[in-house]
Amino acid sequence: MDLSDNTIERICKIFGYLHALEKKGVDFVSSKDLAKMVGATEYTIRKDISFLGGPGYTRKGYEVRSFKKELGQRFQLTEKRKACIIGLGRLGTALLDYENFQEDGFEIVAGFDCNVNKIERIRTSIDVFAVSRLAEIVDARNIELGIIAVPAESAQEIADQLAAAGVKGILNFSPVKISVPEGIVHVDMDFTNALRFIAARFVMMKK
Amino acid sequence: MDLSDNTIERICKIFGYLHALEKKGVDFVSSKDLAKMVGATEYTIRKDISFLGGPGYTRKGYEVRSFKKELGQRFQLTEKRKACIIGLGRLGTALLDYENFQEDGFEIVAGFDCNVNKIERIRTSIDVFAVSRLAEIVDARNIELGIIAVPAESAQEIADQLAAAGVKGILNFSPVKISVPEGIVHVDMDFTNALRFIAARFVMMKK
DNA sequence: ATCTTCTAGTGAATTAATTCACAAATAATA
DNA sequence: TATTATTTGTGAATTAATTCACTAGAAGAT
Repeated sequence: MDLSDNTIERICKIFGYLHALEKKGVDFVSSKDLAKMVGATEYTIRKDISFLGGPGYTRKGYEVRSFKKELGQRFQLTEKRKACIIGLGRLGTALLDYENFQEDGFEIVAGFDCNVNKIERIRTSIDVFAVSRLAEIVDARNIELGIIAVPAESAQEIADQLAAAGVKGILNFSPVKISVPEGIVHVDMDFTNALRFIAARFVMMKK
Repeated sequence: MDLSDNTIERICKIFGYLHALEKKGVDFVSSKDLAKMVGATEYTIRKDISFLGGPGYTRKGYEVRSFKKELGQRFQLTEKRKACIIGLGRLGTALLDYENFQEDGFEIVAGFDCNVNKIERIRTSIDVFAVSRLAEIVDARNIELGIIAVPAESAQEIADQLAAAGVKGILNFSPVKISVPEGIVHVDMDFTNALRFIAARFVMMKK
């Protein structure tokens, strides 16, 4: 069965909520509650879950712990995945220490920047390197994910280097769309575009 | 005519590309080119544009300058929109100085944090205030957009305050989904979830 | 013990989104 | 000038996604 991107995204969100609910000590959650948290209808949530053959209990909902465990196994979200950040400007260094990555399933194991002087000044517990060593370190440390935080003009070049180095996924924070070879998953997170979307959306609402 | 969120999002991306193309001095762009840049098919792009009644030229495509201008007017993306950032930790301060916001249509006119000592230490050209002054400043400066960069536990509270203060849109960088009153547009940007999506997506691909 | 209420699961219906197919127009070419 | 190639615009067809409508089962209430 082939899940759509929308379904995968919702399931990832669900996983996040299950994680939070587990910490709060909640035992069961209904499709209605999940729907509210994910921003979808209960029908859609149940359909999504049905693709996975998830076990729900009549009049109780889904058991938080076992459901989370199952999702984790299915999508391999339990084992920590290693990531690196390229570009150690304001945003890049903020991401280096972004606790939420560590908190759930991801580990930043290296940072890169092309400015060698900058590398020596950065104060962080994470190892930082010159970009020239990207391929070497990605290989040595089994890094699966690359997070791009360089300026627009070098984003594509870094994406190419990451692809060549063998990462499986790229999260791109630069404000240009990057293209990657088939087989590598990537997501563009364009802040400015998000603001534009919000602005356009509320202009549309008035009409 | 009611545009779907997908259409609005693609159009916002198109606007961004038109902006870049204009700066490069390109005169015309085809639906095929736009499709590649946006990550959609040329059919979808033309359909999107057809909702706007955009004027395309046979065998040339769309005229970059006039098309951008029209989109800008339609969605009011030309006038600078004022935004503020709440939460001046690593991410928040990085966003304060994120040039790309200023670069195209958005202006960060205030920062807020609840830690008053921190406020005094921050070095930036943008005015920073205690969160207690949020409503006052939003009103005084005509701020339309709020960017949430506080930790998960206070995100909803800040969202409520922003809504009460009268912002029209919220961009939420905290890793929880916030809920806002009807009539306010909001987008959640959850970094961890983006990484999860990438991870889940490439697990799915193998099958 | 029985009834009511709630919730999952799912095939069918509906709605939405995308893609196709092709006419019309026009630049480029021969 | 005639021909060819390219590109928009759009109704129709297709495909995808969501919602509905209903069954079954179990918890809780009476």
